[in-house]
Amino acid sequence: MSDHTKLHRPVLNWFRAHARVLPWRADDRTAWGVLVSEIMLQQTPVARVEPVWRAWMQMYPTPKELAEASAGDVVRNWGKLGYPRRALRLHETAKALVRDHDAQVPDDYSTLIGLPGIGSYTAAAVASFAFGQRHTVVDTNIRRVLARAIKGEAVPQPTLTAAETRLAEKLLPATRARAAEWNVAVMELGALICTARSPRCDACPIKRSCQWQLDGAPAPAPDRAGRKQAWHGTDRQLRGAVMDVLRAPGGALPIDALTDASAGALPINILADATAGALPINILADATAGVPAGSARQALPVHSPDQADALARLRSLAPEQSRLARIVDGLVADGLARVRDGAISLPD
DNA sequence: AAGGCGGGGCA
DNA sequence: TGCCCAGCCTT
Repeated sequence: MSDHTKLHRPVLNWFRAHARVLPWRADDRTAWGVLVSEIMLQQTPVARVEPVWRAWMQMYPTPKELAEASAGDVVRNWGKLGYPRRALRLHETAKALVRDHDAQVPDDYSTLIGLPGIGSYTAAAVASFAFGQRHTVVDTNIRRVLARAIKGEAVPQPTLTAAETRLAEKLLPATRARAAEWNVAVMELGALICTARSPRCDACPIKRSCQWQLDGAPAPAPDRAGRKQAWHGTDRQLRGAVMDVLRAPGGALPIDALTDASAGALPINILADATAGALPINILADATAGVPAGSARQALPVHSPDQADALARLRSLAPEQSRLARIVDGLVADGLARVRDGAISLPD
């Protein structure tokens, strides 16, 4: 077995010379700031996270401020970072911290991983980056670096395997401080040098010992498991478009927007379909509670021209009312939207 | 183990 | 256009 500890010094020296300056790595960083950054960075590039993170640190400098915010404001302030359920889970985590942890970010992995939206990666990352502990951190960058440098594979396995975690554990330096710096250093190497496409191997501090290089940098096997879900025309695209409408100032979606206006359809049509089992019924039950059938339209809010444009865009994405209704029902089930007074809006 | 979940930038 | 990005959660 080769001595992998030889990788430590060149990678750490490279990191000290070339690391990006990022606010959540500053000496005056807080554990809360690190936690917020880790949630935002899940499947999201640094460049898009940084401005939103700065705004959040102004609005929510500690868990207390976020815990006291409304879910609707939290989702709105998440902006277009994507995966807005992350915002709701972070909100829930902030409330849990205030309620159960003296409004502090816990420093132990087992407590962290019990919080909403915090999985094995994020728990280890917070323990390592915020508290300097020795934990095995395995993210997409580290997986790729180890796949190439140690295993000689151009691309890591599609899903994280137990063997990969064991390998990362074996490579972790023995001391706390060194382990924590190693984690962020390997991640940075993967982000700046050992990138997924067009890696900059000539600038790599471990090129000489990289197994992938020694093997002649073979291309990945053409197999490339399971084809990815397309974007255009998908439910995800429509969900995002609905959320974009709801995030707008005063954004709301009248229930009858889910019907085809040109056909003069009324909400009652949705109800009829819903009772026939053709549609999700959650939003419909809420929407009609306290709104007698036949009088629903008077309670509907007036839409602005912007809203009209947004609604037209939604209809162009989903001409079928049943599909839009199903999407909205999913948003409500996830807590990202509420139905009140005959309209769909962000939660309270 | 697999699939759903956003959005934008880049080759 | 397809791939990628400091993953998590549910089934």
